[in-house]
Parts: sequence; structure tokens; C-alpha cells
Amino acid sequence: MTKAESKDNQQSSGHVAREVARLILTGVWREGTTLPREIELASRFGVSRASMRESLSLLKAKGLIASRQKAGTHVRARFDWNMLDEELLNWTLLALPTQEFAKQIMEVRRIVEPEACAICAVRGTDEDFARIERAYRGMDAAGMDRVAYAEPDLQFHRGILIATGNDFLIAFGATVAAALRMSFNLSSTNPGAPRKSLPYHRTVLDEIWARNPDGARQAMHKLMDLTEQNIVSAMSRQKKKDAEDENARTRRAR
Amino acid sequence: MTKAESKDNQQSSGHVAREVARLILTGVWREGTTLPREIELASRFGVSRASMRESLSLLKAKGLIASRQKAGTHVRARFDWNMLDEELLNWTLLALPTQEFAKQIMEVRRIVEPEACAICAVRGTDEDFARIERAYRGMDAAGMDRVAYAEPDLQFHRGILIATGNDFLIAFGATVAAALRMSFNLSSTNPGAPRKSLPYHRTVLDEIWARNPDGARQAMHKLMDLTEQNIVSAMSRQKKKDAEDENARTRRAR
DNA sequence: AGAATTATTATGTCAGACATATTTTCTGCG
DNA sequence: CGCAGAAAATATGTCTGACATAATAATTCT
Repeated sequence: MTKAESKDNQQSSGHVAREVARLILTGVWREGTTLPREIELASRFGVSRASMRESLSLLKAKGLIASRQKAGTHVRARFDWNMLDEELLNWTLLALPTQEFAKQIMEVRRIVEPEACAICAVRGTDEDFARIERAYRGMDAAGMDRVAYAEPDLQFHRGILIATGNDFLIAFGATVAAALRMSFNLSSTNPGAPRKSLPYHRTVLDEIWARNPDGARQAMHKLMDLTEQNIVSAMSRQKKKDAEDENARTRRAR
Repeated sequence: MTKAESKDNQQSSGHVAREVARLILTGVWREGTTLPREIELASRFGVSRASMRESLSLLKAKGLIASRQKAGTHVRARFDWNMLDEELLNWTLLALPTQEFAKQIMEVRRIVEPEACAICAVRGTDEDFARIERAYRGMDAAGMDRVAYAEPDLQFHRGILIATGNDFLIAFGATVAAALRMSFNLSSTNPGAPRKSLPYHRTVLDEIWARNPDGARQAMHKLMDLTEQNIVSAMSRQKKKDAEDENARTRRAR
């Protein structure tokens, strides 16, 4: 359900919003910058002013911009950007998938997920646990297929958050989703890496079933360690590869 | 700056969005419900279809609704709502300031803020600490004035998050802001309560200056304890008061 | 009965106009 | 010359009405 819905908003307004977001995220339009007037933006993106305004309305909702009559529309301070928003996270992933971004996202996951896991072990219902176990089985069944592994992996982590019954922890699922998507993108250089996390997930699941909060917390913590390690090494590999590609291109250009 | 900007969007479209959000949050329009068509919504709220669409666009951005051509606009599953969004948090506060909501928000604060505080103690710069100290002084200077106390209190907590340098933790400031606003609203029944947190803030500040992460974590943890306690007792007091008022009204009606 | 076709309908997009709130410019006075 | 107050300019905010598009519902034909 969630998967299907996230595919919505493929209308042109969504594309325009994403493009404006990209310009802001990449720093073309810095904090405090007043952006071109609506009519100009509309013509630049090839849409009507009404559609343009709908796109801007979307970005306003995410805290990226604010506008006042006559004064114009400006980029808000970074502090006001709602980085925990799923779309904004994905846009950032597309625009600036930097190592810094990866470290930050893993830092919050490390803070939130082990605790959520402990709460889950105490407060979750058997149905909650069954859902998590189904996700685990899905991961197992995926074998070495990276694509098939990704979805149940997300469901596993989301399942834990849902089991806490805390709406804010559940909303944190968007951040986890972005992190997993990042991992997935990076795993192309090392297709076997995702599967290695399976036994760690198994331990988490066992501790949850045992309703052992401390064990669950610790197990999730270890899973976070492994995940971060994978991401960091994959990123440096990617970086190296990019540098080589760049080199090759430069040589060819001569 | 942030304060001024948050006062934006007082245009009618903002009001409409808030009202629709209220109807969804209070369960008048439940998850999965297809809401009336745009033209009907527009006339119901007394705005044009264009304005109505801008409002809906805002709610789409926050994950509350999704729409497909011909099929209509429907309320998305709760899991997809971005509860960590500042506006959505405020709307919830206005629509359903329940004890459950208070507990949940304090549960995440308890998870995030002590860790953020520990990171702050290690990674923060002296300028960061100075900013936090300025906020502390502001709280002290406010004395028993609840209104004057609120703003520097928020700046104190935000300052710690900012000092972590982690964009996601910084974005969590929206949640803290909502929690403090809730505390503030509740403190009317016990005007002296906020000030009691001052020495706890002092301890946090000292541990940060000492660059002692464990002490900082523990100090923040104690502050969270106190805050939660205040909120819970204030809410039960409020609940009692509301019940009495209700009683009085019923008696009068006879 | 079932498949293919047509009609319907709600969102998506467009165009042009006017309203409103600020900012900027202009004007007159001390 | 400086400055307060009035007038003009302008970018966002709102409205109206129309057409495009895609998904659903109804209809027709085999």
C-alpha cells in the first residue's frame, strides 16, 4: 500500500518541486536567497503559474521556502528544513549522496532504532512480531537477489517501529527507508553485502520474541554497526571508482 | 528569524489546510476515506478551487493525503503521516492534546535528546556552547514570567541539537518545539512549574562545558524525567478541571 | 456471459484577471 | 538637506472559467 502510494505524484508538479528542491539542496539557491518571481519560475519550468504555485506550496510544507506578498519567495534557513520528510530525504539522496549525509543518517538510526527495538520487545504484540518475522522470511527467501532483499528489509525495520505504537517513532520510518535506499544504491559495487546482515536480523528477531529489551537493544546496535560499516566502505569504494572514471574521461579528452 | 517565519502562511489557504488537517486528525475523515471532490471542498471552505488545491498540496507534502485522477483524494494510512513535521505537530496539539500524545512525544525526546546532548558535549564548538549559555541566561532572566521563559527554553534545547551538527537531529527541533509548546499551554494551571527546570538546565550546561558526554547525557535524562512528570501531572490536573467544568455546565443546564 | 468500446467524471493543467500587502519612489514641508 | 507622509509600483494571494487527461462506469457487441 505504502509502496503504491509513494509512486503517486508523478505529475509534472512533482517534477517541478523536485527540481526546485534540487537547486536549493545543491546550494544553487542558498539560504536567504530570494528566488525569481513566480511568473518567471513558471516559464522557466514550462508550467503555468497555478501549477508552479502548487509546487511551491509543497516546498513550503517541507520548510524549504517561505513567501510574503510583494517581498517574494526566499529559501529558509537550513535549520527549518524538515529533513525527516521522506520526499526531501529522497531528493537529497539524488542530489547530494555524500559521505557526510550517510554518517549523519546512520548516527540518528543508531540513536533511535536500538531504543525502538527495546520498546518493541516489551510493548509489541504477537501479531507485531509475526509481521516482523514475515519480513525476515522474505529477506531469507530473497537469497542473493539485492532487489528482492530490499523491500522485506525495510518492512523488518518498519515493523519494529510500528510495534512501539509510538507515532513519532513510526514517522521515523521515512528516515530508515532513505537509509536503506542509500545502502541499496551502494550495494551495486558489492552485491553480496546485504545478505551478510541476515544473521544479525535473526538475532534481533529472537531477542524480540524472547521479550528481552536489553538483548534486543544490543542486537539492533550490532546491526547498526554492520550497516554503517557497509555503507562507509561502499562509499569509499564508490569514491575511488568515481575518481578512476573521472581520470579515464580526462585522459580520453586529451 | 525562525520565530518570524513561523508566523507566515497566515493567508486563507493556511487556514483551510489546517481545518482539513483537523478533520483528518480528529478522525472525522478516517484513513482510507475518499474526501469530497475539490469543487465541493472549495465551496464548503469558501475558497476557489485553485486555493483549495494549494491547501491540498500542502497536506500532500505532509503525507496526510494522496490523490489520483478520477479516483479522487483519499486520506493516507497513519503510518505515512509525517508526524515529525512542525505544522502537523501544532495542528495535532490544537486538535487532540491528549495524554497519549504527550507520552509519545516525551518518549522520543527521552530517546533523542540525551544522546544529542552527549554528542554536543563532544563535538560542539565553544560558540555553540556560548549560544546555549545565552539561552540559559535568558531563562534565568525571565524569572517567574512563563511567557518570557518559553522562548529561551526552546533555544536552549535547539542549541544543543544544532551543536551536534547533524541535520536530522536539528530537524528534530520541531518535535521539541511542539513538546515545549504543550508544556507551556499546560503550565497555566501551575505557573511556577517551568522555573523549576532551571537548575536542571544549569547542570546540563555545566556538563557540556566540561565536555563530559556521559554527564551531559545523564543530566539531560534527568531534565526529561522532570519535564515528563510536570506534563503528566498537569494533564491529570487539567483533566480533572475539565471534568468539573463539564459538571458545572451540566448542573446549570438542568 | 464476457470482452471491447464508449461515456462519464474527478483530478491535472492552463490562461488571464483582480485583490492585497509591502516596498520603493516621489513629494512637500520644516 | 533631511525626513515624514503620500503615491506608485510590484510580487504574492485569490478568483473564474476552460480544457486535458486518466481512471472508472456504462454500454454495446460478439
